[in-house]
Amino acid sequence: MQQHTRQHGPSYGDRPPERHRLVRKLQGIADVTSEERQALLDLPMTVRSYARGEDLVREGDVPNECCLILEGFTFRYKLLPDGRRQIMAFHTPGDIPDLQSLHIGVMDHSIGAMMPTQAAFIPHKSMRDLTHAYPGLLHAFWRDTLIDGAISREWLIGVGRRDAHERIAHLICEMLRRLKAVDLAPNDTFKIPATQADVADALGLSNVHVNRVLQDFRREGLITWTNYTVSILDWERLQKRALFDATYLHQAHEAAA
Amino acid sequence: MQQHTRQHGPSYGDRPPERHRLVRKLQGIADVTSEERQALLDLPMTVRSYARGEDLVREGDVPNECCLILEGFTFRYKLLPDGRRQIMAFHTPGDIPDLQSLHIGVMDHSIGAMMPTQAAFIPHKSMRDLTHAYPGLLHAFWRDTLIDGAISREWLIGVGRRDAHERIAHLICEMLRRLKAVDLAPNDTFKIPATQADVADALGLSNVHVNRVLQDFRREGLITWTNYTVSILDWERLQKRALFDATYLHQAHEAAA
DNA sequence: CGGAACCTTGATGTTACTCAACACAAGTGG
DNA sequence: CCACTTGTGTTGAGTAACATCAAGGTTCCG
Repeated sequence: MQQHTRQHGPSYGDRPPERHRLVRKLQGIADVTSEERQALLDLPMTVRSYARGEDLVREGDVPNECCLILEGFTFRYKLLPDGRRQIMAFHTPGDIPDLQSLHIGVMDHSIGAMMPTQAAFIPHKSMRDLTHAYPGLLHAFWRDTLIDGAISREWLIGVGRRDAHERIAHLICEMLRRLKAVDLAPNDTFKIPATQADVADALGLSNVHVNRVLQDFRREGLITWTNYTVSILDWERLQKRALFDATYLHQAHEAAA
Repeated sequence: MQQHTRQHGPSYGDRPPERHRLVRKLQGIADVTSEERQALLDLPMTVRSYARGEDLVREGDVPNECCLILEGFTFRYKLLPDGRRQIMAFHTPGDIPDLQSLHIGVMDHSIGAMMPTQAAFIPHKSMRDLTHAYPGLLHAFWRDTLIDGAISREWLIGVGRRDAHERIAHLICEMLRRLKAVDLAPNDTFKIPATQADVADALGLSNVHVNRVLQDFRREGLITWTNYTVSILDWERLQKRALFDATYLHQAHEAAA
């Protein structure tokens, strides 16, 4: 590795530029007028930082604000009483992982930081005012939660009916497409702060088996995956291996490789 | 029509009484005023019938209407290229399984009838007019899709991290609670038109294994399941076996046994 | 009566899990 | 600076929970 780890996150002024990611993301799934764009940028937000392993929101909470990911990565997860963990989604900058809390009071799962993460918390009231003033944004947000649901259904197919190789290949395909859509995957390479154990808990596998499958993929020249950095070496074969079809991502503009 | 909100005045005219299930269901998840109630009942609908195995909506379709289940059962499913099938949701009378098509053009999965089913098709335009006139209903519908998402996430945990016994017990618990909420499970007994192969495809198992687990449950005196009829004999132990916690269903009123 | 759809049972096979050990890097406190 | 710890990746051996394959049984229905 070269000069990668900027230990100390850059400190932004009182309006972090990452706020634009929300606009960028919504533009990816709906039309956003310049008025709406400005209203989004003017939302009152409280920025907080989290270390890896900390929870932004916890199962059982009844939040009165939504969190917008500015920098970092989070995952949606749930624990069984005996500690088994299922990760149900990864979220990237621009996402609002608990948007649903606007309508569903009590959280039925937790949201944790996968790496040092900055999140902007927006009061529910502000969100309601915003969507009241701009119904177009309300539909954009609804659409966003629907796509989130479509992704979790696709994960359901994976865990239910794909074998380990297909599952892992599929996850890599999905992350590439999603990160490309927010310009975070130049050269078919992206960072993903997931350990092999995280991947295992996302795909319903054991960490040991994830390790072995990744070695297969490396041997086959499909990908590299070291230091939390994934590079796709053979997109065509990887897609085939995954039985990947990006329709479910409902991306407005094509980000195909 | 001033007095129409009286519970016992069944003056639906020539409208099918099943239409009320939609009201019943929405009342279960949000407050519905009597005006909104009437507007729901006045929605233009085209009723169509389907035999078991027929699709109401198919992957790739771009629908311009939503389907409301009046009578019967449907499931949401998707096929892999080689025929493997994953069922992602069961839907009961009162559900609008493709409500999302209002915002997401192309269907990324199919909806099939599990038994002879009557569905009422409502033009998207009528739905948009309705939610425009009654924003409260818009939020009720959004909430409905969010709960649908919560259920599919719970299925994801099941398939990812529960073993076969837990999965099957959990499905039974969920169906009981959901059907009780629409008064379709008197005496902890309900009909579910799923074959063992259907259950297998919903839970990521083989039909043979489903059969064996069901036999275990029968031997243990937890349930009976014959002729598409399920009876819960020991709710307490079944819940324990399933690690069941109904929070994710977000039911407004408790329907606990 | 014959067939179709579904359920049941047994035998066999395999995917992926568990357990356990070790390697390696980075961070931490002495 | 080192010894120690902690987190992560890697490898091997043994095993369990499933799947698959195949056959027979039941029920229902035209």
